[in-house]
Amino acid sequence: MKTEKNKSPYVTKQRRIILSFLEEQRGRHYSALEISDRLKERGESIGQATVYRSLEKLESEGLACRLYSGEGQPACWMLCEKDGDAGERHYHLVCRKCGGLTHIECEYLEKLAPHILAEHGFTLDPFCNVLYGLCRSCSSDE
Amino acid sequence: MKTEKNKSPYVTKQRRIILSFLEEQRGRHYSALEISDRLKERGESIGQATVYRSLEKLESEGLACRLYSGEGQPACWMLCEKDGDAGERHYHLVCRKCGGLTHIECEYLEKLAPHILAEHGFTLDPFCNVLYGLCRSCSSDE
DNA sequence: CTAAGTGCAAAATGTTTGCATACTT
DNA sequence: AAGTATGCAAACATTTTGCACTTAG
Repeated sequence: MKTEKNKSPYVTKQRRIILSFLEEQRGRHYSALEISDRLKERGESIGQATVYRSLEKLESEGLACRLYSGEGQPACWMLCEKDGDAGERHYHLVCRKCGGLTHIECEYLEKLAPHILAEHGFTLDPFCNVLYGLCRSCSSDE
Repeated sequence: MKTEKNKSPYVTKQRRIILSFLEEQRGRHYSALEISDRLKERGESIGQATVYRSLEKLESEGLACRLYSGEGQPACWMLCEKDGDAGERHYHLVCRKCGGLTHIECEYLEKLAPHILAEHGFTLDPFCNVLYGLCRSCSSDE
């Protein structure tokens, strides 16, 4: 259940570039377009389609994960931080108003995934969970 | 903080149609296109743009809420179930694989929103919160 | 009468796909 | 040599916008 379906991917230049970008930006999340722009800036342009395809591949290998930031906004990607279910998870709070994405870790939330699995039979994504609402500053100017 | 910005909306035929569709389907969620199709079937066609605009309006009035079902999939809409922050919330589990949307209520989750507000200064959407992962059946055939 | 809502068609956005070419193994 | 990955441009799906027209207050 660990490496069975990962038939060692081709190591292409584009894969290396994307992977090293994400590694360098560990802990941050970027949309496919942002990634492609950043790479272009540094003269390592990669075709749009390839960026999407590579990210998807990295996700299916369990190396990267995708954050659904809400309709309209593009999905964001980042490297997975820990492997398997063991490590701590982190959650993301997405502000419906400003679109801001905050990354939090706390012990209450640590128990969320085990609870959902035990009580509701649903396996939460190990790395990227998103909750929607309003961030502090947006909720004060409502 | 309750009715201040709701300047009693125009009651148009289209608004009435959409609202009564959602009322009739209380507890279920539909994408804008589904709503528009359903209405067309029963001879109450409404322009696409109007459906989107009305739903958005209902959301801003706090009558309907939008569920971000994940990239690719369209947003879904449903009538809010309770008013204000007082009532119980419910959460949605969205399966990354089959796209299924399960609706759960439980006491552990009841405490989630107060926790997030108190500890992280973030106000979760009162009605629609979505967690991503794999549902029971999809996680067993992984 | 005025402000707001409607419908259509056109644009915008993010993502995917087809296909010929190039690269990895 | 066989199997993948790439890049481009075209296709897609969902949502938004511009604008002339209608309707509610």
